[in-house]
Amino acid sequence: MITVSTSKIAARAYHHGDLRSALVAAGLEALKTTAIADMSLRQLARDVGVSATAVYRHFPDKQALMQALASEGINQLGVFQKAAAESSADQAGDFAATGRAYVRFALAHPALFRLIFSQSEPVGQTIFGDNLAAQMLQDKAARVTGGDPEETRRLMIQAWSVVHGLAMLILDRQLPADDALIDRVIDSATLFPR
Amino acid sequence: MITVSTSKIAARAYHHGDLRSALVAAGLEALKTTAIADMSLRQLARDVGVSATAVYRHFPDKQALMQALASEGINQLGVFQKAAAESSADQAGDFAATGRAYVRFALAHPALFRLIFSQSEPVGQTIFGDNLAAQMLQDKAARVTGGDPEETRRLMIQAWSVVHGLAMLILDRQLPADDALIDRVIDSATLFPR
DNA sequence: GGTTAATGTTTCTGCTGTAAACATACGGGC
DNA sequence: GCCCGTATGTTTACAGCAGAAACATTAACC
Repeated sequence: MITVSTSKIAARAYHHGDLRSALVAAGLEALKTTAIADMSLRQLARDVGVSATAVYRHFPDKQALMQALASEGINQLGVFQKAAAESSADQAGDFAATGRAYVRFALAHPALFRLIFSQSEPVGQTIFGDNLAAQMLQDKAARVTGGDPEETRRLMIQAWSVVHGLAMLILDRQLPADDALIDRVIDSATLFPR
Repeated sequence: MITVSTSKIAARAYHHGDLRSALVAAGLEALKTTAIADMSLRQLARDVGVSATAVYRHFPDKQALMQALASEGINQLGVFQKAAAESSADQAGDFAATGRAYVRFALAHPALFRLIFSQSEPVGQTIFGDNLAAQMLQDKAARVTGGDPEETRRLMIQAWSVVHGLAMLILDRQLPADDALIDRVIDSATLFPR
């Protein structure tokens, strides 16, 4: 059998081409159906068609790979929240809209959402850091409080706590995944005044 | 060498006596220094001085053992909250006190707290169920709203979400473990009116 | 006193993350 | 156009894990 191959195809046989990206893509895909605890480095390598230890050329360990997935997850969350805020009818209600988006994202991508918050070895940087989701929170809260920094910070933390707690309790099946319930809790005027 | 032994002592050598309780005790102890993901059935068996598979005489699988630990954790949480409410100065402020107790318990027993909420295969029963912590929430909320069931339910869920979100965000190092911060967020009159 | 059920132990399988040694292929300098 | 260093793979190996199966020991009851 003649298996001629251009150097490029031959390269693909041994050198993957862009293994790092492929692993991240495979990881995000796997997170759609797999809980964090069941995520396997070896399985991801199999999915991509590469040996298990090849992963270590691109990530120092499994944790680093998961961190990369979490980072991608934060981006997606921020983009989703921004879209929700921009398509909000009245400008006054877009703070609540970002909150609803937060919970909906969590429910739509449970494992990815959990991963974001189970990775944070770096203290208090992940969300309060330089990502879009954090900016959304900061901006909306500041507009509500009129800019008072102390009050803005309190509102940020309280609003974040409500949507995060609500999301986690629903994900952990302590509360039903009821859209009306979510809206009622988030829209309550005491927290998101307009 | 003469190793005389009463039948009772000899029994202890093979039959542990109360392995189930010992495993639960060892598990609670281990959770003080070990993350959930690092909890090992084999290690617990070693701690107790028994073979790994002996565990399966008392629990169908590892998950069942963890469930038993979680159940014990819920009890402890309820007791802790009740004590906090009872030692609250004014009766009006004891709703906030149970909220503070919730967060403090989470910070004091991180792994146990997480375990409580990572076990819930049974949908929505763990906290809304027949435990003390759930009763505390129900009772305090009802008193605040004057009994209106719809409004009580909304307040329960909102209050629970705030303290749960706050606890989780601090545990996940997204927020600093700052007592003043916790008090400020929980005492905010919009959520826990008096 | 002998049978039976409860509660242990040993042994085994297949999975995991990851370290070490080796193989292949790409890219730049002669 | 060859050659060699470096990036990126593979193979092999190891220790630890959950759990299944077969066997051992003890307690309890007739």
